[in-house]
This record gives sequence, C-alpha cells and structure tokens, in this order.
Amino acid sequence: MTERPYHHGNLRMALLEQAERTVRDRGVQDLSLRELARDVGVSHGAPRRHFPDRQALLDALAEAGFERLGAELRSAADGAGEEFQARLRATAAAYVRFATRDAELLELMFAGKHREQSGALHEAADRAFAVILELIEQGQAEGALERGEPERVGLVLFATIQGIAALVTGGIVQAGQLDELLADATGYFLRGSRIAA
Amino acid sequence: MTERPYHHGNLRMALLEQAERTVRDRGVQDLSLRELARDVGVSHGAPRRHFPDRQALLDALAEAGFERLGAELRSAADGAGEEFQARLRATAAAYVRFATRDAELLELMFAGKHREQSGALHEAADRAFAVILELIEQGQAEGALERGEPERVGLVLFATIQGIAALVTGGIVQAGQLDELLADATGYFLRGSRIAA
DNA sequence: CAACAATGTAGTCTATGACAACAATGCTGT
DNA sequence: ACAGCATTGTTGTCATAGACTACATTGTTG
Repeated sequence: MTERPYHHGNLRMALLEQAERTVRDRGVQDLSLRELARDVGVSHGAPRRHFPDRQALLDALAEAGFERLGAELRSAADGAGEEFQARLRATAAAYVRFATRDAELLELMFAGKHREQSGALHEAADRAFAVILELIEQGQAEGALERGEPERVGLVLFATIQGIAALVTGGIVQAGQLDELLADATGYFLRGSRIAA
Repeated sequence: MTERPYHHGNLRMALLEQAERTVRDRGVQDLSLRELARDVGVSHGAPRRHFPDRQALLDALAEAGFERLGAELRSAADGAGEEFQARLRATAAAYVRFATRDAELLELMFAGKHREQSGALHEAADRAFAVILELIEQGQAEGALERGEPERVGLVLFATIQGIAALVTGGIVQAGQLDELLADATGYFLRGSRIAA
C-alpha cells in the first residue's frame, strides 16, 4: 500500500495478507504461489526468498492465524465483563465465529500443529489456548467448575466448541441453529461439571 | 487382483480403493489422478471415464467413507450389548477410532457435504448419523437423557465426539489421553443431560 | 566506495489436471 | 451371426503449478 520500490519492502507481509484473503475466499487448494506473486505484483520466483516452499507459507499462515485467534478470544473474554458464564459464552461464540469465518485457515492451523517441529507455531497456539485455560481457572475459583487440572477440564469444553464449529462449517447444522446449539452445549458443560450436581 | 482384461472390469472400484489407501498414507494433497492410474495399471486418461474431474473422485471417496463409518458405528453399538451407557461409549470410541485412522478422509467427508447438490452423499451421511440418533432415542426411552428432539440432543454429543477427534488428530491431545478424555466427555454429557440432576 | 548480503527476475524442468481424437471391447437387436 | 452403437481405455496436447538455478538489482557495512 505504501510504495513499491523495486525491492518491495515488505513482500512477506503482503504475501501473507493476500494469502489469507485467498484462503478465505477460495480455499487452501486454490492457493498458488505464482498467483500470489502476480496478485502482489512480483515475479513468480520472488516468494521463494521468504518461503522456501509452499508448505512454509502455509505454516506461517497458521502461525499468524493462532495469533489472531488468541487476540480475538482474549478480546471477547475481556469485553464480556467479570462474570464467569458471560465470559464463557462470549469466548465460545468468538471461537465459533473465527472457526466459521476462517474455516480453512483453522483447518490449516490444526494440520500444521501436529507436523511441525519449529516451536514458533506451538507457542502461538499455546498463547491462544491460554485464554481458555484462564477461563477454566476462573470458573474453578468461583466454584462453577469442578477442581482438577484446568488442562483436563478445559479439554472437554474446547472439544465441544471445536466440534460445534466443525458441524457448522460442515453444513450439518445451519447457522440459525448455532446460538441454540452453543447455549445447549455450555449448559451441558456447566451442569455436568458442577461438583455436586 | 482377479484379472485384467483390456477393459479393466472394475476400474472405478480399484481407483477408489487405491485412493483411500493413498489418502490415509499421504494425505489428500498428495492424491494424484495420474499416479492413481499408474498404481492401478491404466493410462492417465482412464480415470476420467469414471470421475469427470478430481473433485468427483473425492466426492465418491467421501460417500464411501460415510458408508463405512455408518457400518462401523452400527457394528460397535450392536456389539456392545443392550445397556445404554455401554453402547454410548462403544459408539463414541468407534467414531474416534475412525476419525483418527482416517482423519483426512473424514475431513473430506465434512468438506464435501456442504458443497454438494447430489443427494447421494447426503443420504450416506444421514444413514451414518442415524446410528447416533437411535442411540439418543434409546437413552431417552430409558430416562438417561432428557426428552426433546433427538436431533437437538444428539448434536451436542456429536459435536463433542467430533471435537475430541479433531483434538487428537490435531496433536493437541496425545493418544494416551484419549480414553480419559472420552470418559470425561461422556460423563459430562450424561450428568449434564439427566433430567433432574 | 568497494565488497557483500538480501531481495527480486527470468528461464527451465517435471508433474498435474483437463481435454480431444482415436482405438478396442462389450452389448443389443435383428 | 453380425452390424451398429455405447462403454471404456489410450495417446497426445495444453496450460499451469512448484521447485530449482543463474543472474540482476538494490541496500548495507566496513
């Protein structure tokens, strides 16, 4: 946007941003390094200076995705006030929103996490999940959730939210049923988790 | 395996079977029509007679996947006896087993379901999900689950199971934690769902 | 300002998916 | 039996992609 000297200046960023758009609009499969280069106005070999191969671009995309996801989750939780249930619902809704708006990106994020050795992606993922863990800890402190390792308790919650997102992006539930389903799920979770139910 | 007259005889099946293997071993991205043709021993143009394009092959793969998934779920439920909880656990475990053994295939199945117009895939999917619905109905009849539309109640359960599978294939939980997580999740579901908890 | 590193360009190779023209096989009705 | 036709495979071609190399341009630093 700023200018484009014959050294582009920030090709890496430009490529990542355009890539994220393309992934959102047309899916990962349609993402081509050459087309990306054309879109950004550089030659077909230029991206190679920033991403050794296509997979490296996808990994970087995933890492950026985790950072944005973490930010959105935190923003949702913080914007929902102090009460646990409100924060829980807001965070779950934010996750599902991300997952439905950027379904392919999220898929990429999950796929990359298990293959990767470079810790950068894992760290970004951990930062994103930390929001959920903190939420669990708050719930436990308030007595709304049973005690125990937050990782373990949070996993069921996380799985459910992720599953709901998958059902929506998979077309198994309509967008209209989403709120109802989310409410049901958080309800089950809270009732099932209270110590002496 | 049988023989190969110059008309292969059942190219379509052979392609699908080899494709399923390749997807399981090396992922969807590495699936190439031409390589498939080579593997099966036909020329690179032959698959076109059975699948107009690559996507058609993937759709057929997804449909076959739903049929197998349905069969495995039903077999698991039926093999677990009469008791509801045992059937529930067995079915959930069977789903997760499928989802982890054939993660990429499952992804394909979900992806295809939402884009497709031809009802064949949807019908296969519905047959698979019917197993879960029947399970819910049994739970309701026995009073273990709250009343209401089985579709709605089942959705939360299904989402949770699907989410657990996603967490495992995504490398967020280790295979060793799987049993524990599944037990936690079904526990939450049952406690959260009992009418007068 | 002279090396040197970083970044971009141009050309090439191999593989793929899609398509068309053609060949071989199987089937059907008479 | 067999002529005509539909199925199914084969071969060749085209456009495009990813990966790699040699080379050019720009920026930086001693």
